[in-house]
Amino acid sequence: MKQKKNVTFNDIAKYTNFSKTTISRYFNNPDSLTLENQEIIAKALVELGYKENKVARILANGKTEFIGIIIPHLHNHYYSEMLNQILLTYEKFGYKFLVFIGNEHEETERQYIEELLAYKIEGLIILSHTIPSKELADLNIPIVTIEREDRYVCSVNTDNHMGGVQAASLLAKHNCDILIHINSPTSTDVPAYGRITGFLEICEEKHLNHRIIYRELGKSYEEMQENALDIITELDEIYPGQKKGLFISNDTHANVFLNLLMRKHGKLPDDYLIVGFDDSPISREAVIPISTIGQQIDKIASEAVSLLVEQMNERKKRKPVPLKEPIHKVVTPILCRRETTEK
Amino acid sequence: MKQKKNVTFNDIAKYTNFSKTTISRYFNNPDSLTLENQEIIAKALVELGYKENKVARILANGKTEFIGIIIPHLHNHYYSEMLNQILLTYEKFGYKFLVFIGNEHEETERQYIEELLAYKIEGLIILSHTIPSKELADLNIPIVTIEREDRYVCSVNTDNHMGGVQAASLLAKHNCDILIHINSPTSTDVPAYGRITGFLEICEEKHLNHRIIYRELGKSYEEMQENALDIITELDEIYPGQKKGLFISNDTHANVFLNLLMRKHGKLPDDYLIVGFDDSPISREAVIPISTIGQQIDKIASEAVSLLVEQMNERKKRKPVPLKEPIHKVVTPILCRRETTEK
DNA sequence: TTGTACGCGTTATCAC
DNA sequence: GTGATAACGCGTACAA
Repeated sequence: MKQKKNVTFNDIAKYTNFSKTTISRYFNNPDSLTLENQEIIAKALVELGYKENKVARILANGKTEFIGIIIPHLHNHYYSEMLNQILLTYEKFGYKFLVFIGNEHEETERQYIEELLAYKIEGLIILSHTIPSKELADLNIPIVTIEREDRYVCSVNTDNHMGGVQAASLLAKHNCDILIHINSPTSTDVPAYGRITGFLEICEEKHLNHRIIYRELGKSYEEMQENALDIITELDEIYPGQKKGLFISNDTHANVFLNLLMRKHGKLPDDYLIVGFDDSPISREAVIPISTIGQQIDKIASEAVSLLVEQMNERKKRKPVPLKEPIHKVVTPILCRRETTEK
Repeated sequence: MKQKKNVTFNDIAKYTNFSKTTISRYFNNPDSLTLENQEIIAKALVELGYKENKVARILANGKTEFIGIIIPHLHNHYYSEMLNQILLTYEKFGYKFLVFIGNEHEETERQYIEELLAYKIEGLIILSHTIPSKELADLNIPIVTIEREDRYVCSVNTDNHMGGVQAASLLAKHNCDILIHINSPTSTDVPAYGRITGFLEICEEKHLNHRIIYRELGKSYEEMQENALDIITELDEIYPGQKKGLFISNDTHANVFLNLLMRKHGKLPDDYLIVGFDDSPISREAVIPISTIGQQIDKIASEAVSLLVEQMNERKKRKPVPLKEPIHKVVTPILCRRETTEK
């Protein structure tokens, strides 16, 4: 299995006439050695071609420096960029990431968590929605969730309510005759529900004519197009000539609506304003750049890992004080005004 | 660190009056135990709440079941989907993945590889372009690269040459007056160079009027737009009224050109045909669905992991036979005809 | 400042 | 079919 036996502390110890302990100290507490001895060992290391073995170290001290991640998939920008930003925190904290794609399959995800626990991960980041937070909390290891039901565990989320407020306010400022929020049916316990409450808050506060269309647009692009076309046809019928402010739950969907309108009219008609959500690349790359509520994915990711690291550090103390209440952090979204509202 | 001491084979052994060895066998070779004894142990496991510890197992048998991945980033669909597909192979092979984002920073990536080696990964998948394949080969562990310079290591790549052929052929079939390939300056030793040779092959074979524009379009979307606009202006000037077949190096760039033309003419003018590369979501989601050369990311990913698994398995044999020559696999791209050529 | 001896939790090699 | 015992490579009291 191994072609040539690995060089171990023992070999180095014999070679340098020190003890294994001293070699160990060279790595973990070098200041406790004299400078000369440090140099002797350093030289021996290269001469023998030593390669560290962190597996052995883990077994001895229990610190794997592993964080597990369960993420539904990487098909959209939100998840892939989130994973990207999480992985980048290695530079800051040094934790390695074991990543599993859950596909929102509950039983599978449970197995993945079992596997992660077998590898003695020190913490867990959950982005999938399947397993209830109560069950996650019972795992009894540091956990942070991102943008999902989070009652019993720590979490970092976008301030979705604020996002809804920003979107509605922007449309209101442009004197839309009617504000329309298009979203799939959303459970009240996921953070994204805040987009709806935020939207409603502004509409009611300012006594604006408004409406929410709950509809599952579908998974394939073709489905989305069909459903979006239905909605547009409906809106054109009900609100002819009125200025319609569309707040759409994500940029991909917003782009579908935009394209439909563009192909119908050769341009974005004056009676349509569009605001998306996420600030994903498509909002920038659309024929007409789409105004959107930008999620600060980098901040969310680094906050999530920080929050996790704090909990993991707490556990390493002699007298760990577990959190009384889960901590929920919130990251403010950023309004991006682009051409679909500022023509 | 651990709140309550973990249950170990020792505990189970005492509890059941078997030896550690037997407990171990229960997991690794259950058939060697009598059925009753299997049940006794199974019962003890749940009663004591045993959780397996793979770290200890690794130290004992050397098999980490870890595969390391160095990927430049996850900002575009190609990389994120490739990672997605690679991670999904866990279901088939059971290997866990340690993922590092390299950002094409050579020194950093070397450090990441060191770290991965310290965790005794059994194999390595490289998608970044920085470290020469010669150096990777010297690491002396199973390696597979994807879509990069691969002279001294195993690899899986798209058949880029075929892709170039497909694109040029499609444009030729539509009787374009001139075929234009737009690409950034490309080194001859990366697989993507094949797109150029494929394009040229068809053009020369069929004596087609053609041209290659090597230009770095830039990193930001704004830059891309400016540079693309320059190119379009130039093309309009040089080839007015002629039917121009554009083969553009990737879908994101193709979409930039498309949008520019759409906004100028309200539609895609009849004298422009466009073919992109990748079949990334943007090609589908564009105002006008873009014809493209589709990379079979799922196949590439699974081929890559298979190829790696074969090498890793070979190493576990008593008499491993190392590969004489690196194996290079190639996956055929798929032509997607959409509206930018089939109007 | 350095060394001794043992533990971490599992697997491998012999025995029986 | 089952059991002792020695690895695996490193960390850490405790001692010197």
